[in-house]
Amino acid sequence: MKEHIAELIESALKTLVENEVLSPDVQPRIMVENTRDKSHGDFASNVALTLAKPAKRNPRELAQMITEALPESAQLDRTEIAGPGFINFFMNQASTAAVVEQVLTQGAAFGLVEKKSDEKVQVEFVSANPTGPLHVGHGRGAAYGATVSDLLEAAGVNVDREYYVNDAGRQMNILATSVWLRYLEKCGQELIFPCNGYKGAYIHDIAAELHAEHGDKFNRPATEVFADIPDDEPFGGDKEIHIDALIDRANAMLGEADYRIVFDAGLDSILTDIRDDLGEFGVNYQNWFSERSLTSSGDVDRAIETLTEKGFIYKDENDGNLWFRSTDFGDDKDRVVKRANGQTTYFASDIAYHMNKFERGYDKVINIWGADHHGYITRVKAAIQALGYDPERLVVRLVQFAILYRGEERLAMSTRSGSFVTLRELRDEVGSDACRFFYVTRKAEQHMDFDLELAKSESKDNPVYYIQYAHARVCSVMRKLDEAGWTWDKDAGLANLDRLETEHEKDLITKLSKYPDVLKNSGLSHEPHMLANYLKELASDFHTYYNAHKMLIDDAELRNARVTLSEAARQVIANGLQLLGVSAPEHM
RNA sequence: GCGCCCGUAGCUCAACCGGAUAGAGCAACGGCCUUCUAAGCCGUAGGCUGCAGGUUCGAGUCCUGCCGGGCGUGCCA
Repeated sequence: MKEHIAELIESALKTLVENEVLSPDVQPRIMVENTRDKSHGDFASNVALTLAKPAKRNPRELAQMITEALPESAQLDRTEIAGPGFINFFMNQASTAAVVEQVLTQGAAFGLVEKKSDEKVQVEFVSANPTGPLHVGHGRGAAYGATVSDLLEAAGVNVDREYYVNDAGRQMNILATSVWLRYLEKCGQELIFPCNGYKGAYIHDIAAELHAEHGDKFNRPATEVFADIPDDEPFGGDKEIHIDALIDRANAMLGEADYRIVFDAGLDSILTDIRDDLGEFGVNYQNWFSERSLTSSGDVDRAIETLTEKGFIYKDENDGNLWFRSTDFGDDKDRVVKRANGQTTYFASDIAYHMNKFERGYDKVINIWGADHHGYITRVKAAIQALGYDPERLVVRLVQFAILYRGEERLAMSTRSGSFVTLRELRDEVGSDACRFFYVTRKAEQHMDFDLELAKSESKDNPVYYIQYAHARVCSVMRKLDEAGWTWDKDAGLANLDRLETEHEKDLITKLSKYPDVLKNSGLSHEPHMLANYLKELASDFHTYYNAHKMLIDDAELRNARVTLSEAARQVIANGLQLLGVSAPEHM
């Protein structure tokens, strides 16, 4: 519809150019906007304001000339000039009402872009270290990433969702060692658990499973395990040195193969848990990409070689490290990619990972990161550019943390201490639907306070129920219709849409007509909260309408028209909720 | 110190590419169930958009400088 009006204006401007009112070299960007106030019509354009200066005319006068030059349109009722020179467009009722038929004909597909683009986009999100269950901070990234992916798909883009599994590195070794120590306890050993180890209850569970499966196979005397290990922090030592020594000891005493078994027991168990957790949250992936595979496939070495060939890698003779010259691309300092001892850094893996993404043929790669990663953007983009790819093809969206409160008390979240609130606990408390919705109601870059007490005590007031209730109400009307011995005659309803003359009905229809536009903007700008807010407004319009007018009335024409409109509203609510990963119940 | 994000009603947040009188929900107050689900509706009240300048027909939105908050500034992952 906006396009239609833009065409009308364009044609009018052409006429003005022919009449030499406007100079042909003025190339205006024609903007058609939704009006905020319905007294301003359905759509408005500010062309006259923007053209006033180059045309050397006063805006209202110009607006007058433009409206006079507008071609006839079957869909327009009238235009008005208002304020400083806005042109307001009023649609006629028949053309707005046509959206109702469109909704019912297209059903679940209403609002979706029918033509698939050739563009291939990858969205990578969550990617939390598999060292423990997901906590509430990850939940926001999960809900946001999943919804952005679904919205892009709705906009006709081919989307792959990916989870980057950090299954290499020191943290994973700390996890493996933590599992082993708990396992030793299961074997009856007594030991003092390192303060830097993972202390969550899930480590005990993994250790118990390991023991159930392998018996005492990995058992070693605790005295030998801790022999000559430097003191832990509570005993005056350094906790990092202490845990590293224990990792080395675990490797040495178990041998590579058995250490791997313990390591994988932890990794597999946690990864399975994360996968299940996300699955129950309605978040699914096409790929789970292993960091370790980048090393075994040689991609890490190949990435470093490529950068070396291009001259962006140098060796510091003092420390013996290989450095990537990221300062050439605006970074604050150069970054180490390979240590003197031959170990590659996490950053090296990340370079290889992004190289790998582009080699897989993605036109655009969207990374959804926690806000704590923002310092990382520059160096990753630097690496992409150095590899010869356009850094614009990487889009990073930062998601601010959800800060958890229990009443006034701010909850600390630490995976290591095991005192965090998990996503699963949160879902159990407030439900997946409410979580999914709540997480995307705010802009991603906006800080979010999540008060558990409030979420629990006022769960009935959660906006998600408000929207679901509107959906359930329509379903209820349909049931009552049936009980009253009537049937819904859709064709009669569509034929009598002109009977819907009240303001409430017109407002509702207008709201429905905005849905495709909202969907498109929401998806392309990666801002799902726009859709969430729209659904709240749509539900509100419906509730208002429902309370003001009875649908199940004797007048068959009006009854069918109203039920038809309600069905269209239900359909759009269902479509929107579907995209947000929220259910649309028929009963509440 | 430097970099990024944020600052809007008592609280939590909106405001589409700079548009017209800055909007919702919660909390507060007052109404509406004999009637399709009251998890709802209607109404009242609540604002110097952190402060000060600038850009222009027009600024919550863009620019500069302050103030306040968050995060980052590892050869960690």
